[in-house]
Amino acid sequence: MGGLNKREHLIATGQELIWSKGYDLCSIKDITTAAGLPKGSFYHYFETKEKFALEAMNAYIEANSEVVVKKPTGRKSLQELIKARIKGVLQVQCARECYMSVMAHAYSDQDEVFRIAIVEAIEESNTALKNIIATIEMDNGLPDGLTANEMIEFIDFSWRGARLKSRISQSSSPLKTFEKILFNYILKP
Amino acid sequence: MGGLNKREHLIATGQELIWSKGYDLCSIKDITTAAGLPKGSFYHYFETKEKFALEAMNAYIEANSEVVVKKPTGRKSLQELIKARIKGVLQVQCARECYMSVMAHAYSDQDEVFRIAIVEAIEESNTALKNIIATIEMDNGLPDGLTANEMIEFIDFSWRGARLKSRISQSSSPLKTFEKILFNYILKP
DNA sequence: ACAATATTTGACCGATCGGTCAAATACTGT
DNA sequence: ACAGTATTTGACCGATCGGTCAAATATTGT
Repeated sequence: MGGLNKREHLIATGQELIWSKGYDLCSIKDITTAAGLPKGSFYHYFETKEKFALEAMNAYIEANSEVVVKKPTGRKSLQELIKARIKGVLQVQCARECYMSVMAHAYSDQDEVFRIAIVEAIEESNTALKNIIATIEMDNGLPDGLTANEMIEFIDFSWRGARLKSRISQSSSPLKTFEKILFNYILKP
Repeated sequence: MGGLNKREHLIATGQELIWSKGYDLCSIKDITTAAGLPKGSFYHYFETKEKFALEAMNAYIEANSEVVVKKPTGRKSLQELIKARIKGVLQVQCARECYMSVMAHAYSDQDEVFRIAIVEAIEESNTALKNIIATIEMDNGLPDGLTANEMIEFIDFSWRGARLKSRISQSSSPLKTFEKILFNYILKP
């Protein structure tokens, strides 16, 4: 196993571990042990835990970016996106939140590098959503007086909140309610 | 200063500290130092950090329960409630999330006592909101086909998500968008 | 006054944290 | 074969964590 492979392996392992346990509760030892490597190796490939976590976050976004292959109506596309998201959460028994929410809670104060990296990652992770909303806007499918940016912002934070509530209550109910309200009461039919 | 005062003082100090720094990044030493007491005192009044945190959370809810004094239309009441919430967040420069969101992120796995305590605290913290939604429902102010429970659930997780986004992006924009969409596009006018 | 009880305190405990580093090992060019 | 470089490794570092505890002090009942 070459050096690059070990690096990537650490990223993949750490990504998963930080996502499931949280940044603070996930130690370097946790990551290297899970990766089957000695602790010392970690610091050969990465300078600090923080830099590692930010790199892992960006790698996560790249690997999990939502793609919309087909081109039905924008509205239909959004419905598929949300359905796919809910399905993904159900597959892990609602036991996780958005990756960026996890990272956001690791940020406590001061560290602007960390904070801005998360904000930019959130933007990046909304790429597919942005494209879909743009087509809905062109179809005049947005509610009157509501901008595309507001719609995107709303779906973003509302979905994150739904996942948080879903995790702590161990229930998919918030996700379903989110879907129902978005498509039946906010977006034009 | 008698024993009860010290206990209450530790609760008040720890409450504030856990809220601002997060459960994991807030140590017993942090709390006792901020309270002007030696570390040993903490364990005279509380068994464990976890039990302390749950007690502090419940004390927080009691102290910060929203009251709706006047009795205008239910809708007006809700608008006042949300406006007051937003005002509160602006007063701390969007630097904090909901107390229960902070606690929810301290829960990582397994510990059902911790988890259930948080879920119950969320329910408890929604008391004022529940009462208001009930009056709106009586006024036929809820959207057709949407139950009061769904409305409450939605406002709960959506507001939490808005605060999370507001904190990490250091902007009140999500709060405003939440307010706009709730009152202009979901609730009947 | 004296004993019994409750409270106060900081040194101390083992565990764990992020991070360092020198020595060992593997790889490369010549 | 040999030198030089890159990689690998786990013992080790100081700091900090939640929690313990015995001794000191304050309070109370009689």
